[in-house]
Amino acid sequence: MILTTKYPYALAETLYSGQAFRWDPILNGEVHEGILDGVRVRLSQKEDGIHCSAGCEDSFNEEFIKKYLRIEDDLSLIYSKLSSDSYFTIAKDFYEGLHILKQDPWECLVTFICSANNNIPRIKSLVKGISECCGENTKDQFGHFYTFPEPIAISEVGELGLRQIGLGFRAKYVAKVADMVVRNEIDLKSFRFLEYQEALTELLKFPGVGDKVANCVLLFSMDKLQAFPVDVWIKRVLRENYLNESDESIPDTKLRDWAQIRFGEYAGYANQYLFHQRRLT
DNA sequence: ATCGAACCTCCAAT
DNA sequence: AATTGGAGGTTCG
Repeated sequence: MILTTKYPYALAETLYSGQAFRWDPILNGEVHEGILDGVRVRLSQKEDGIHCSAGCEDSFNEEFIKKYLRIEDDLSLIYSKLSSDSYFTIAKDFYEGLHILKQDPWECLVTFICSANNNIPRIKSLVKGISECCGENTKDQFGHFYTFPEPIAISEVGELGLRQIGLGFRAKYVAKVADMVVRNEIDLKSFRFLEYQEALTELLKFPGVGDKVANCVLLFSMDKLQAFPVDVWIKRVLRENYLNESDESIPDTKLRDWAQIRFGEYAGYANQYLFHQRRLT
């Protein structure tokens, strides 16, 4: 199956820009393999579009992958709305076609709780560990792989099990969050339908979820393109390009407010480009 | 309200 | 070879 794109799509940049952590290059890096909705998917970018194949063809759905890749986001509109910002424009020229992904909220939530005080290789290894420990061992035409576990499976493994995997102090957060979802104390699936501020408030009720992680989940899995995660890299960007050197001590939430006013409804896209640009230089 | 320290673990840099 | 510091943050005092 070949996906044609109306706008430029920087596939590798998008998959490895630190928003998703279960993609790996295979076959000399020409092909990217990941697991979506319990199905192993292989993607590669060619002249005529993005080639997709699945380990299990009958459970494979073109619409699903288009949604995941947000292939229909109107990049010209987004770029034009952000074009007055010269730093964004520089980043855009470097990474034209970089997209935000639309991931599964549950997986995204767990992943970004794991991201706290961690680097990317470690986040990847933790997500892999969680999948191998609690996920379903599944077989397809390419061989065996593990799905990302449902809340109940993580809940059963518990804090101690998660510590064994190496989650450290994050183990109790992930275990508690899994419990809360299993007990239906919080209906994560419904957050997508809430307004940004309301969904943010709800996400902050989870232990291990602060403003940064919540904004990542909102941006990368709940269609809230105005979400603006403030992490160390974005702080560097803001400090170096927009603020006075002296304003070291502005709280993260204030920085977020400021950025959301400046960049508007597509602040999250601005965030991703600025983040990517700063991280790779 | 606001601010610093502590937190698990793994590595890379002394 | 052992020790320290830091990594896409959050919580607790």
